[in-house]
Amino acid sequence: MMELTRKGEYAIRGIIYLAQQPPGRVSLISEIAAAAEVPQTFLAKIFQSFAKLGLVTSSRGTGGGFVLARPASTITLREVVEAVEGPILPNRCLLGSACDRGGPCRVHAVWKQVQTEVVSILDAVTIDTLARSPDCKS
Amino acid sequence: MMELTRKGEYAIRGIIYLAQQPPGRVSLISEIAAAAEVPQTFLAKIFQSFAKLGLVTSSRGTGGGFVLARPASTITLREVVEAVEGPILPNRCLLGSACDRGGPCRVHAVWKQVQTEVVSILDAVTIDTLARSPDCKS
DNA sequence: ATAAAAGGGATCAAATTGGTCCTAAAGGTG
DNA sequence: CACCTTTAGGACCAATTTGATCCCTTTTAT
Repeated sequence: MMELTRKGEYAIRGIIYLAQQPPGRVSLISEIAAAAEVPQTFLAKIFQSFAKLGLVTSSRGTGGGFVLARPASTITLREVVEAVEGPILPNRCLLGSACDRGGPCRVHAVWKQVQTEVVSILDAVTIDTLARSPDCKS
Repeated sequence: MMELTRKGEYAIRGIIYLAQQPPGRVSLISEIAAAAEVPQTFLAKIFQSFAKLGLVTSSRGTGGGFVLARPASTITLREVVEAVEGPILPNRCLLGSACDRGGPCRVHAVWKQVQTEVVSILDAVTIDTLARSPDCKS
C-alpha cells in the first residue's frame, strides 16, 4: 500500500542527476535518461511536468536542455513527488470538506494526520541533500 | 498519491459495522454489505481475508456469519488496511536490504521514515475507537 | 434431505501505469 | 534562409491493477 510508482522513482533519479551537475550546466534529456537509467521518452514527459511547475527551466534547440530553476537546496522531495504523482492524499475524503457517508468520515481525522505527517517528512528533505548523500552500499 | 483503494475503504466500513454490533452477535455478509453500502460479493472477498488473518471468525450454514475474532479495542486500523491492501510500503526498495542502483538508495531512509510514521499512526487507532466515534456532520 | 450460509476459483470491464511514436514548435548556426 | 538540434505536446498502446460478478463447493443447522 501507498507505493511510489516508477514515474515518481524516475522523477527523483532524474532531478537528483540535475542537481549534481555544476551550477548553470545545461543537461540534455538524453543525457539525464542515460545517467538515471530511465526510458528517455518517459523521462521527457516527467521533465515537462517539472518545467510547467517551475522546478526546472527548459530551453530548446542547439545548446538547449534542462537546468534547475531554483537552488537544489530549495526544492523539496515533496515538490518533486507531487509534481508527477499528484498531491499526497491518503484518502479521497480529504478533498471535500465533508464525507458523503457516515462511515469513512470517522477515519477522516486519521487520514488527515497521515497526510500531514508524510507531507512534513517529504518537505524536510531537499534535492540538494539527496544529491550530496553518498551512495548506499549496505 | 498514496491513496486508499475502494477495497480498503470497504474493509474499514465493514469491520466498523461489525464492531458496532452487540458482542457475540453474528452478522451476515448481506447485512454488513447493506449497512456499509458496499457491493456484497466484493465485501465477501474482503471478509475472507479478514477470516484468514484471524480478525474475524466466520461460520457457515444457517445461523452462520461473521463476528469479530478479538475485542474491537485490540484490532488496529493498520491491521485492517494491511489485511486487504498489503503492507504499508512507500517504496519497493524497503523490501530488499539493498537498492540495486545508487540512485533511489539515497531516498531509502526517507521512505523508511514515512513507513514508520504511517504505521505508527494507523496502529494507534483501534476499530473500537472508530466504531464509537460520532458521525461527521461538518 | 434441504436450505442457508461462507469459501474459493474463474472471469471480466474499466481504470491506471508505463511506456512509445509522431509531428510541431523553438532556438542556434552556416 | 535552410537546416539541424532540442523540447512540447498529442495520440496511441500494452500490461497491470482495480473493482467487481458469477458459479460451484463446502459446511452446518434444522
